[in-house]
Formats: sequence, structure tokens, C-alpha cells
Amino acid sequence: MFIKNLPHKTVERLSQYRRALLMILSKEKTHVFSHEIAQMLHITPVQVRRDLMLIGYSGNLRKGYDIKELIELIGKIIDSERGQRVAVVGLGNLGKAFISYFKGKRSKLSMIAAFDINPEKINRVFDGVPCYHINQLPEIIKQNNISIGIITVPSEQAPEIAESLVLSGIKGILNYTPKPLNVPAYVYLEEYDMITSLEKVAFFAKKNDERFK
Amino acid sequence: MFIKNLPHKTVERLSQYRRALLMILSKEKTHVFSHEIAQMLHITPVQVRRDLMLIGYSGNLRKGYDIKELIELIGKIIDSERGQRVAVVGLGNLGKAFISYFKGKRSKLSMIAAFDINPEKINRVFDGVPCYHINQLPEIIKQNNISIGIITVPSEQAPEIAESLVLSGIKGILNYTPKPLNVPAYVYLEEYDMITSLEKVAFFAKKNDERFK
DNA sequence: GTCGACATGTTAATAAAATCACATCAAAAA
DNA sequence: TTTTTGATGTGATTTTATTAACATGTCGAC
Ligand SMILES: NC(=O)c1ccc[n+]([C@@H]2O[C@H](COP(=O)([O-])OP(=O)(O)OC[C@H]3O[C@@H](n4cnc5c(N)ncnc54)[C@H](O)[C@@H]3O)[C@@H](O)[C@H]2O)c1
Ligand SMILES: NC(=O)c1ccc[n+]([C@@H]2O[C@H](COP(=O)([O-])OP(=O)(O)OC[C@H]3O[C@@H](n4cnc5c(N)ncnc54)[C@H](O)[C@@H]3O)[C@@H](O)[C@H]2O)c1
Repeated sequence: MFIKNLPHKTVERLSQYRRALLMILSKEKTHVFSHEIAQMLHITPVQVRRDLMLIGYSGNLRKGYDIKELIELIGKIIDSERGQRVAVVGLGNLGKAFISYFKGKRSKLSMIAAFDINPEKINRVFDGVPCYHINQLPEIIKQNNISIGIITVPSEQAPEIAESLVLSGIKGILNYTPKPLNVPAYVYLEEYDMITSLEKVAFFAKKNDERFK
Repeated sequence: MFIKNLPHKTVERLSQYRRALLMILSKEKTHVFSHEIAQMLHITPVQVRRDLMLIGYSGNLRKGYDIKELIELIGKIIDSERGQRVAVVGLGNLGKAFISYFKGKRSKLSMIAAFDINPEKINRVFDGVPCYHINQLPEIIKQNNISIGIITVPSEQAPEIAESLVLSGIKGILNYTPKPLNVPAYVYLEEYDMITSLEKVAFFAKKNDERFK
């Protein structure tokens, strides 16, 4: 299912809605109100309703939104119909955290492979995901039609890993390294840095503190 | 130093600028142009100049911006003068990843303590950070005047940890758990979920793929 | 010296995101 | 029945963020 020009922020929230809905889904509770979703995510009910409007979903005026239906619809919109395959490069603390968190989650996304350079990790299976030597990356990526790569190697290695991923035909990269990467325009790149998040919290915590004093 | 109403996004980028600048700082290279910063972070030079304008920094028309000066100024704005102390709750994969990444980074932010419930981790030092039993949390937080908490425990435990942090007087929380938390308005809360990032990449990778075909 | 190349700094315009305000409706209560 | 309550859906508006446009300034080449 395709909806033209869904705003970036809406896409992000749809993913969050789904996560939150999966969490409260149960036999007893089949419906949910916009203000309930809103409260969970610390946003306004209007925002929720507007997002759902954009994806063309209508709730029941008296009961709210059908949780199961909504989860499915969100899937139809943000997931790729044929599924997408994912690999993690760098099976250290962060790589492991990701894989173990990912395990057992829903999905059209499947975690297919990990890569590392450390012999102790290679040819072993971590949380259901096999780890290969980094040299095998191009081969495995192509063979399995993996389209998304997550980079969690030490930052100095990040650029060469990114290049290798791109050359192997990857379509999207999620970079957890603080090293800024350069990729062609047809590859979608997202970067995240924990310290930026922390500094943001620090800044607004300090500001809040002054305000509420 | 205080600048009224710095936009959220600008605060975020200032942190990123500093990180990038620290990375390229060297004896040979003392100055940098807005387009160089922009390229590293995949934004436009105008955006960079505008942000720097907002914090009142002027560059040299011919040489660009003085890297050292700029790093310092950003610090004056986003850091708290007296410094802020940080604790990590849950010393698992993610908690460790954070601490080891944090180590050796600049800072008015100091990582003071970790907390866990696993006896094997308690009373040991990980990457310079001592780990205490979770029961000691209120005491240690208060004693050390820790104002920021990072939550990386299993998600079921997150709400009680958050409550305990709030009761101990914390000012900001960074939650890596997928469980939505509720905290009073005077506590700044930031939540991050890797899977949302991944799903975003997946969505735009798929979209890009169609566009460039 | 003056011209061209190329930065910065800033105002104005545009775009993106969030919110307001209210029409609409379904069910419970009167 | 009729009224009240409390939800959804959405155009209009406001706020926030980004980009365009350009005035200004510096230096090197000619
Ligand atoms: N951005 C963030 O939020 C954040 C947070 C923590 C860590 N980090 C960064 O993420 C990266 C990983 O952190 P970590 O704590 O997991 O580190 P780690 O040292 O635990 O893991 C790195 C892994 O990469 C492997 N590796 C090294 N070189 C490799 C190569 N050429 N090819 C494949 N694998 C290779 C290592 O064997 C190791 O298993 C670091 O760059 C760190 O700075 C980022
Ligand atoms: N949001 C994300 O991006 C993301 C990514 C990966 C993991 N996670 C989440 O982060 C959390 C931690 O992930 P992980 O891979 O580090 O898990 P982990 O199991 O490796 O670590 C959890 C740690 O918390 C400790 N712990 C358990 N109960 C505790 C309590 N009551 N008090 C103090 N400590 C306690 C455990 O002993 C363990 O050391 C999980 O909730 C996971 O779902 C989130």
C-alpha cells in the first residue's frame, strides 16, 4: 500500500504507534482512543488523529480505533510487501544489544547476518543470527538480497564498511558510529549518536530546572 | 551563557557540530568553513551559518570559523557551568555500550555510577564506572547529586526505575526501553527506540529504491 | 587599484509540522 | 424523545524549521 508524501515525522510515529499498540494488544482490550495512544507517546490526541487520517484510517466514534486493524494497516504502509533483510556489521556491545532486542519482534524485517573480524565471534550464532567474517560481506549481502545494514564497528572502520555495503547493493544504512559517512543519494542514511541524545537531555533538564525553580 | 529560546533542532545540531569539530581538530587545521561542517552532517551550509548566528558566533570571512573557539562557545551554551552527573541503570549490553562509548569523551557530563541487580556486576568497576546494587540507587543519586539517568534495564522494570529516579531527585531521563514512561513535567524525558530508526530506514530505503529505479 | 571569486551574516520567503476550533456523530442519560 | 457527553475527522491557523536571496566583506590575480 502506498500513500504519497507521508511526512517524515508521521512515518516515525506510525512505527511508534505500532510498537505501543502491540504492547497493549490483548483479548480484553480490542479498541483504543486517540488520547490513550497520545498519552503513551507524550503527544497530543489531535496529532494521533491527524496521522491516522493521513493513512486513511477511520475509528469507531464510540469505541475508538480497532487495535488489530490499525496494527495491520500500519504494517501495510510502512513495511515492504516482500520484506526486507537486515545485517549488522560489528558484533560488539551495541551490535549484540540490537540483535537481542530485535529478536522475537514482529516483522517483515528479518535479521539475516552479522559480520565481525574477531575470530571468536565468527562462525557462531548469536541469538539466532549467524556471524560471518567481514570479508564475506559482499558475497553474503548479495546472496541473501540484504537491503539494510547497521554499522556498529569501531568508528575508524565505519567509512570502509559503508563503502563495502554500498558496493554490495545495500539500500539503507543505519550508522551508530560517530563518524560521518558519505553515501550516494540512492542509499538512505540515518545516523544516531547517543551522546547527542544525552546532551540534549542535559540541556533541557538544566533549562527545566531553572524554569520550575 | 544563556540564549533565550534556542530551537530544539539547533540544540541538537550544536551537539553534533561539536562532535564533528572535535574530530577534525588538529594543529594543522584550525579553521573550518560552513560548507565543510555541512557536508559532514549532511545538511546545508546555510543551516550551519544560521545556527551559529543564533548563538552569536562570527567567523572569519576568509578563513571560516575558528574550530577551537567554536567548540568552546558551544560548550558555554549547551553545557551546564557546574557540570552534570549521569548514571546508567542496567549494565547489560546497551548500558555497557553507552559507558564504553562515553569514556574519554569531553565533558561537563560525568558518568558517576551504574546500577544493576545482577550480583556478578555489583561492586565492580566497568570502564571506570562503579556498579552498585539497585537498592542503593536513591542514596547514591542524592549523595552525588546526579541529575541525569539513563535507563537500560529490561523493559518491564523501566517504570519502577523511572519512578525511583524521579523520587531521588533526577532532572532528566534518557529511556532506551520501549516501555513508555510517565514522569512529572519538571523532569525532561527523551525516549529512543532502535527499531523505530530501523523501520524508518526500511521505509525510506524502499521509497528511494522505487524513485531511483 | 579594481575586479572576480568566494566566504559570511541576515532578512525574507517557503515549507513542514503541530495545534486550534469546530462540525459531526453515536450512545447514554434524562 | 430529547439532551448531554465525549469521541472522531478535518479545514484553518499558528508555530517551527528550512531554504532562498542577497548585501557585505576579504583577498588574490591581473
Ligand atoms: N552512536 C552511539 O549511540 C554509540 C553508542 C555506543 C557505541 N557507539 C559506537 O558504536 C561502535 C561500536 O560500539 P561497541 O560498544 O559495540 O564497540 P565494541 O568494541 O564492543 O564492538 C565493536 C565490534 O566490531 C568488531 N570489528 C572491529 N573491526 C571490524 C571490522 N573491520 N569489520 C567488522 N567488525 C569489526 C569488533 O571485533 C567488535 O566486535 C563504536 O564505534 C562506538 O563508538 C556508538
Ligand atoms: N531502545 C533501544 O534502542 C534498545 C536497543 C536494545 C535494547 N533495548 C532495550 O534496552 C534494555 C536493555 O537491553 P540490553 O540488551 O542491554 O539487555 P540486557 O539483558 O543485556 O541488560 C539488562 C541489564 O539490566 C539488569 N537488570 C535487570 N533488572 C534490573 C533491575 N530491576 N534493576 C537494575 N538492573 C536490572 C540486568 O541484570 C542486565 O544487566 C531492554 O529493555 C531492551 O529491550 C532497547
